[in-house]
Amino acid sequence: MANAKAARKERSRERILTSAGVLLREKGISGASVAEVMEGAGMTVGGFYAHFPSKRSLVAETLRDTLRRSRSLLMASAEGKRGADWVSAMARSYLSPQHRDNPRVGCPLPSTLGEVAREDEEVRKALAEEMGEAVSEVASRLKEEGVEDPRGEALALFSIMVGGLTLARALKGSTLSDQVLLACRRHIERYLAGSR
Amino acid sequence: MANAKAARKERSRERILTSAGVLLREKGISGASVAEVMEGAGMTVGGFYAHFPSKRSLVAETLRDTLRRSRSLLMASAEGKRGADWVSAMARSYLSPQHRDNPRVGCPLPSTLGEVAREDEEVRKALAEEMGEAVSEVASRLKEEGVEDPRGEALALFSIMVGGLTLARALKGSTLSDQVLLACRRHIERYLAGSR
DNA sequence: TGTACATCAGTGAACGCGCGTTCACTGATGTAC
DNA sequence: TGTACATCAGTGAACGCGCGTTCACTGATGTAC
Repeated sequence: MANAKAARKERSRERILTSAGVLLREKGISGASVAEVMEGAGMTVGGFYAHFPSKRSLVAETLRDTLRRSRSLLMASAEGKRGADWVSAMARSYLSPQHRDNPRVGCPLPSTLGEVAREDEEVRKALAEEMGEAVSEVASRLKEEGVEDPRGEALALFSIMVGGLTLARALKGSTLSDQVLLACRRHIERYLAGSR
Repeated sequence: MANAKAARKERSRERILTSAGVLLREKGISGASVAEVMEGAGMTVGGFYAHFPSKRSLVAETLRDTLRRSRSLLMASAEGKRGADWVSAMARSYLSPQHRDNPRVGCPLPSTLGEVAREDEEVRKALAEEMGEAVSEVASRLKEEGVEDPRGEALALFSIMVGGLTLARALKGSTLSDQVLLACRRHIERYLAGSR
């Protein structure tokens, strides 16, 4: 088969992306080195450049990949619900202590967003596009509730979610950490109750 | 005078903190190197360790210093106002395009919060303490409005502000950037209107 | 089917570079008599 | 008041280290006849 070699390569590429996804969320962009990513994928450094032209390119693709995956996990957590109930379940899941305590399987933004602002267009474009998708998803549920400017409110909700989780992680060890998560969940709950 | 030497040293220390404050907000924790900080203070690398035992210690102190300074600038922007008006003016100032476009003179959190979560106790303690102060400041204004759980709501407001500004910076170049700022300002406005 | 050659994913050592930190030193300031 | 000595902020070169990237090579897979 002419495909065996290509399929093998494709599997290697996926192992690299998976490893990068974990390290990016655990250590941020500057903390996830190419060598460690490759080690996590069961390979040595040099092989990296058969798959990606540069670290920057890996970061862009990994950001895209982890955003998509964590988005669909988040959607799954609100499955079966509609309108405000859906939004509420989704936000509760995002702002949970489990999400705070397990960065490696969650949303990549709390770990990387500050650094993304300093990255070049390739990386920032990946964020903007995936963010657009997520906003549409939430806005459509807010529209069901007859919210005015659903896209705007979706953006505000993402800001609370990302800001709250990032703060909660940075405040781990302080009593403020749990309080931030709870406060953000309640704030969203009250907002949704008011829009019904 | 026995003080001349000590006063000179104190002035050097302040130049280091000022330089570190700019670089930390511009390039994040890992991007602000000791050598560049010292260059910005008009000195050479080696002299650093007469003022701070380690970079980690500089980061903790700089975070504390910039949080205090940007907090008092933020308070100044709402001077003369009371209750919800004060909170509204403060949030509008934080979520302004000017603040988004001038990281070096603003709040250090959008640039560093993701990294702070990975720093040791010294740094995280500085954040927790200064955060506690800021929360009290905002909570007292919300209390004037008869808001229930003013500290919780203050934490939620900070989450929106930090999350929104960090997103807006990472999305610079996309139409979403301005939209995030506007959406967060409106969300807070509506929230405050509802609490009156 | 078997053999000779081509391809290319992945290895592992090396590249130049910037990092945080150390250290022998200098020279202005301060102290003791 | 003047002189000899002590202090110590700041210099600048060097340390070991990890970074992203390059490159000559290897060996399994695929192609041609």
